[in-house]
Amino acid sequence: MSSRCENCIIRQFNSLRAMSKEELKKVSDSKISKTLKKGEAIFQEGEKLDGVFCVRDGVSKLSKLSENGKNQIVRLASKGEVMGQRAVIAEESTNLSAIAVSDMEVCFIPKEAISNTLDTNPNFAVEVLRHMAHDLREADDVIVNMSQKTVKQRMAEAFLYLKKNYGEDAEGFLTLTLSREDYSNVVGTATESCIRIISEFKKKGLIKTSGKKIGIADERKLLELVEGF
Amino acid sequence: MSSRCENCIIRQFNSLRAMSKEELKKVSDSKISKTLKKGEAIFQEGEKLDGVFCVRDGVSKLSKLSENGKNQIVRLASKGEVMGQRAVIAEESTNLSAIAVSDMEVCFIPKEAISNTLDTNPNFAVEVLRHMAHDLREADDVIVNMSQKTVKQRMAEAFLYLKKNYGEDAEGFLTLTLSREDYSNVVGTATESCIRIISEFKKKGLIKTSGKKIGIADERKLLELVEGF
DNA sequence: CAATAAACCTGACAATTGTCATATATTTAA
DNA sequence: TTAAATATATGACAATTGTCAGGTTTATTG
Repeated sequence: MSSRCENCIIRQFNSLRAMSKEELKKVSDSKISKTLKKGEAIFQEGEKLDGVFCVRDGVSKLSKLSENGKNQIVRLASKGEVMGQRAVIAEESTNLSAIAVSDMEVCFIPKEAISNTLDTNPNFAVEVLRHMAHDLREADDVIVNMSQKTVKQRMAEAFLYLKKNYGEDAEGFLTLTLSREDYSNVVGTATESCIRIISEFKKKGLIKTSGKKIGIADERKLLELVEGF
Repeated sequence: MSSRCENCIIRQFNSLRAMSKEELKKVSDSKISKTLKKGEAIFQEGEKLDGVFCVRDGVSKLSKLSENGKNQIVRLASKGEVMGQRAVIAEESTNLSAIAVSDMEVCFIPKEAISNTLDTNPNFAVEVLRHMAHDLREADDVIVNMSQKTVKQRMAEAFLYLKKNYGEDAEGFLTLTLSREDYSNVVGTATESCIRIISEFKKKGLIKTSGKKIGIADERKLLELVEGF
């Protein structure tokens, strides 16, 4: 029980901020903090979740396996985001797997603490609703991107997205390092195609690489590529 | 003001059923019924919506235009479904356009009637949340399909989906008739590719056509195709 | 540190899908 | 009813993307 939710800064970023002090206390008393190493699973597609996971640190990929054995990363979750909400609210088993792409710290919050508050505190419910509405919009955008943009455009978009959301280090490399396979699972392509495009972008001076690390070298041109020039 | 919401059967299918009698009365007093002809727009991408639209009859496509001029149909909405919820809740302009694909009857419900209830009736909020959670799951599934299935598989899936959700007429043709272009916008492909696949499916005895109408001839084989055989 | 495993990379080729051109059928409206 | 507009259809070809096969590099572990 590392710390109290009441004092957790992370809370500012998610719907927990709409909870009353008493509600928050309950959450705090029932939560379980967990540490995960890169590669470890938080939950697997098809599992019934007894609660949600609040990300305190690190990044997780939310992905889905398809019949043919391919994996699609549907979104990434980081600091402040709550995973498993959808399944808990819909009272279904989860449709996605959550796997750490960097070392992580998460808090498990039993569903009772959530659903009781949902039923009694409209502010909280509305706040959760807003977040879900946001996720839905993003999902719609992904659908459109998937069907209408080329693999190259989606790769370019992925790099820009990672820079925008996770930033870059002192040498200009993306803070969040994904494997080539993860990239291919984000943009929905074969790993070889993904690698080829990385090589091409590098050759054209759009990005730079250093081992697994990737940095954005020419943001302007990447943007133009996404827009279709 | 054709009829009272209290007596509307449609309500059973959506979150309005969680409203109290008084709340429902308010909705009923402020709602506006509209009739739309096939092809007419209910709202356009980017508009600010002053309320939501409850579908009483007919079907609407919710789609998004991309920079290159292509249109992606993200989902279809029919009897009982509420359109525009996401935008009203997130207090954003809508990310999708809604266009009638058959003659329609819809009720416009001003957002005040909705948001007041959201803020005070947790049951209603939770009910809306459940619906949104459902939509989000479906959106996730579409993302995976888009990135991992071939155009043929997605076409096959579209036919099965239409049969399952809208049924077929006495001669075995799908009740909901979409243009070839609509089909191509659903599966995310070029209209020509879509037409070619329809021809191929027909030749192979998977479907039958009569003008614009399409009927499922061999459901088993279509299913196998979707699963990847 | 060497051995092994895993990740990354590239070439060659095949399959899928998109584009353009053009023809035919169907619907709509004058 | 006929003319115009729109939707459907097909061929030829190009571009994109996937697959398989083989490398090299990088990371992991005994």
